Amino acid sequence: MPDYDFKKIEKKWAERWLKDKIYEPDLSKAKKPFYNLMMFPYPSAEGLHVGNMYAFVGADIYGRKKRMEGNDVFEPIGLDGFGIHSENYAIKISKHPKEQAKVSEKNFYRQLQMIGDGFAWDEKLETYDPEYYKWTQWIFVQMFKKGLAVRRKANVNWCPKCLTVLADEQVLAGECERCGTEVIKKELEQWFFKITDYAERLLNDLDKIDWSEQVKTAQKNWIGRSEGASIKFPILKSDFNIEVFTTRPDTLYGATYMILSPEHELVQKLENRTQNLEEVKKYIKEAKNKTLEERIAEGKDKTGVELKGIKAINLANKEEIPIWIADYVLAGYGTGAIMAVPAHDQRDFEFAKKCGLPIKMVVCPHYPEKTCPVLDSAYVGEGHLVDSGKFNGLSSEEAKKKITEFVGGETKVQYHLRDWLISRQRYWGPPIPMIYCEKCSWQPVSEEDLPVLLPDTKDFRPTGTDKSPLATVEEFAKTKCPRCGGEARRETDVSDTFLDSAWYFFRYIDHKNKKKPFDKLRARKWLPVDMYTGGAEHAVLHLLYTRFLTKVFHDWGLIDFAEPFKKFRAHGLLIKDGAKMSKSKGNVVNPDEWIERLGADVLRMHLMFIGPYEQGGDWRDESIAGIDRFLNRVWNLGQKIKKEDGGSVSETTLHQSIKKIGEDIERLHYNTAISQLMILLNSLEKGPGKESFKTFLKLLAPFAPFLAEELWRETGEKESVHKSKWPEYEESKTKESVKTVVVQINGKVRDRFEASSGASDEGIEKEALGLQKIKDGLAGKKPKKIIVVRGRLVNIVL
RNA sequence: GCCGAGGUGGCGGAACCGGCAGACGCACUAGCUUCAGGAGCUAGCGAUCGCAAGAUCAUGGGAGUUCGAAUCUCCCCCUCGGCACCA
Repeated sequence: MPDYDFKKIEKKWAERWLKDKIYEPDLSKAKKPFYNLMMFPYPSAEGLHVGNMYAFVGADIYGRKKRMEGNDVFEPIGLDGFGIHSENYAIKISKHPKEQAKVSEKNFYRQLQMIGDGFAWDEKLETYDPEYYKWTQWIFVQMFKKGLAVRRKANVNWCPKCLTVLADEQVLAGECERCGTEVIKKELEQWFFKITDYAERLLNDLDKIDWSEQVKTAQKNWIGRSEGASIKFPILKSDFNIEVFTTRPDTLYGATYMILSPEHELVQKLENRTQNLEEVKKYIKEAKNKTLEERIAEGKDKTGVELKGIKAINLANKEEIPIWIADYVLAGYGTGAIMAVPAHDQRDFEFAKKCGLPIKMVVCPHYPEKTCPVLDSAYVGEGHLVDSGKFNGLSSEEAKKKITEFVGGETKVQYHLRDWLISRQRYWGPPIPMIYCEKCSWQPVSEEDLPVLLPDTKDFRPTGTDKSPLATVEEFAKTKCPRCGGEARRETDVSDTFLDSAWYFFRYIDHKNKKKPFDKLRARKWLPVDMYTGGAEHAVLHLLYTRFLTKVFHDWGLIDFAEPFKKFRAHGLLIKDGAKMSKSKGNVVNPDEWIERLGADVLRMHLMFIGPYEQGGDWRDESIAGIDRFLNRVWNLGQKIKKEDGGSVSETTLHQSIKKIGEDIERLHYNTAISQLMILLNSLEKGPGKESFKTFLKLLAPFAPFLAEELWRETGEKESVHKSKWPEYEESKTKESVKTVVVQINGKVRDRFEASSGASDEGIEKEALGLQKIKDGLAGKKPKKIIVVRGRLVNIVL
C-alpha cells in the first residue's frame, strides 16, 4: 500500500475535475479542437476488465499531453450497449436486456470514473437510448431512399447458437465472431447495405490516412481487389453461356474444362439435357449440406461430378470441353463458375489429376527453349506462351489483354468484399424502420415517426426461426402503410450492432441535437477525428463500417470529408502468463481490486510500463511493486520540497527528459517515457529544487493524473496541472558538455577518455593515440586507418 | 499458402538514422537499518575463465556488406495476429 492516502486524493480530484469541468471543451467555440477518440466499450459482462483499462489509459495519456499543449481536447465516452453481446449476457443471467442495461450502465460508468481518464462526461451517450437510435434508424431510412439499403434473397451466414444471420465480416474462419459456433448457410431474404459500391474508394483512400499498417493491410486483403477478365464460354447446341472471371486470361488455351459451383443457376437450366441427372443431384445435395469448415477441411481432396452430355466451347481454340460441378468453386465469388486451367492453377491441377482430365501447359518458363517441365504441380508463374495459336511467344503479361480481346471478353476488376448484411433476428437492437405493404411493397417509416421504439416484451429471447422475437409482438408488427394508409406490417428484424457503432463519433459532438443527427458546422470543426485508438480485432469490422458510413455521409452532403479518422493506432493485447485472459483459464485480472489496493495512478502506470502500447504485453502481479515504489518516492520528494527548496537537478537530464518523454508519448512508447521519468526522479532526489520538481510533475501528469495534481496544488498552484503548459526543452541543453570517447583497436574497446563535445577530430585522435593502453596495444605497429566519430569513439585499424 | 508484427539476461523490456549490447524496472544475492515487515537504504547481478586486473564469447540460425552489425542485404527456422479452395 502506498504511503500516501491515494483513496482520498483520487476521490477528491475526480470530484473536483467534474465540478470544474476541466475536461469539457466548448464544442461550438473551441479554438484548437482536438478530437481524441477511443472505441467505446460494449457492456457485455460483469464489468470492464483490465484490457479495457489498458486501452483507455493509453489513449488518455495521448489526449492529456495534447491538452497541455494548448489544444481543446475532446475525449468522449459512452456505451455500445445494444447488440448480441449485451443481449446474450442478459439472457445468460435471466434478466431482461433493458433491465440489465441499467445495471451495466451504472457499473461501467463507475469503473470508467475510477481510472482517471479526462472524459467529457457531459457528452456521454448510449446506443440503446431512443434519442440515439432514432438517428440510427434515420440513417437506415436514408440508405433506403438512396438505394443503398436493399432487400434480397441470398445464401447467408446463420449462427445456430445466436439464432440470427451474420455479416461476412462477423464470420471468422467459419465461426461466429461472438460465440465461436460454426456458422451454417441459409437461403433467406434480408436487408443489405451496398458497401460493395464503395469498394474502390475504400481501397484507394487507405493511402491517404495515417493508420497502423497492420489494419490497412487487413482491410486491403478483405476488400480483395483483383484485376482480370470476364470471358464467356458458349454451351454447345444452346443459347446459354458460362461466364467466368479469371485473372489469367493468358492461359485461356490451357482451359481444358469448366466448373460450375453447385449453387450455379445454369445447373437447373441444363437439367433436361443432363444425362446423369440423378448423380448430379445427389452431389449437389451433399455439397450443400457441408459446412464451410468441412469444405476447407477436405483441402486438396477435391470432389466433383461431370454434367454428362453437355459441352462448352473454348472460343480461343474452338475446342469442346466438358463441364463439371465441384464445390471447390464458390458461388459467392466472381460469377460462381470458372474456366479450369490445370497446368497453371494448383486447385485445377489437383482436380484434373484426380478426375483424369487433360493438363495442357501453355505458359513456359524457359521460352524459347522447348523444355517445358513435366509438372508435378501447377506452374503459376510468368513466362511465354506455347501451344496458344497465334499468341505463341508472347509474354504472359502481354497475352492477357490480347487474348481477352480475341475472344470478345472484357477486362474486369473483381472484389472479395460483399454487401453488408444488416438484418438481425434478435431483440436487443434498433428495429429496422421499414414497413411492408402488399400494395406498395417496402416503404420507409416517415421521418417524423422516428424513432420506432423497441417494444417492451417478455418474449425477447431469440425464436430460432428466421424471424425476430418482435414478430411475435402483434401490436408492434401491425401498422398502416405510410404511403397508401392500408393494412401493413413492420419489419420485425433489428439492425446489426455494428451500425450503431459505425457513426457514434458523429453524435458525440452534438448529442443533444433534436433536429439532425449532428450539425454540419460542428462536424467541420471537430471532424475528422484527430486520433482514434482501439483494438486491432476491429480491422475489418467496425473500422471498415465507419469508413463506409463516412463516405456515404460525404456523398449525402452531411460532411465535407470522406475519411473518419486521420490517425488510428491499435493498442496491443494484454495477456497474462503468456495466454489470453479468459474466465475459463482463470487468469483474468480484475482492475477494481488493484485500484482498491494501490490506486488508479499505480494501475495506470503499471499497465503502461509493461511494454510498448502498440505491442501489448504480459501482465505480472509482482512487477507492479516497482511503480508503487516509484510513486511513493515522488510523494516523499513532494513532502520534502515543501519544507526545503534549494538544490538543483542536472540541467542536461531535465532537458533530455522533457524531450524524450514528449517524443515517446507521441510515438505511444509509454514504457520508455516512464523509465525516463524514473531517471529524472533519481536525479531530482539528489538535487531537489521546486521549479524542476514542478516540471517533473507536468511530465508525470498524463500518467498519474491524481498524484501529479495533488502535489502540483501543494506547491501553491491554483489552476489544474492538466491545464498547465507542457514544458519545452532547449536542444542545446540536451547535449552533454563532456562525453566519454571509446578507443578501439580493430573494433575492440581498449580504453576510454573524457573529451569536451567541442573537441576537434585531430585533437581526439591525438589524445587517443597518447593513451598508455593504446600504445601497448599498438606495440609499435603503424595504424592502417583511424576512424574518429565525434563524441563517440576512435577506432584504430591495424 | 498469402499478408502483418515479432525473436535481445532468470523475467518485462531498452538501444534499431550502424558506433561502449542489456537503459529503466521486476526477481534474486550480500550488507546496513528496524521490536517487526510483502518496509526503507547501499552495493552486486548475461555466460565462461580468473584471487584480481582483465580476457573470450554473446542479440533465433547461417552467409554477406563494413574499420565496426541487435541495427543494413540475402537465405532458413520459430512465435503471435489476420486472411484463406477468392479463380
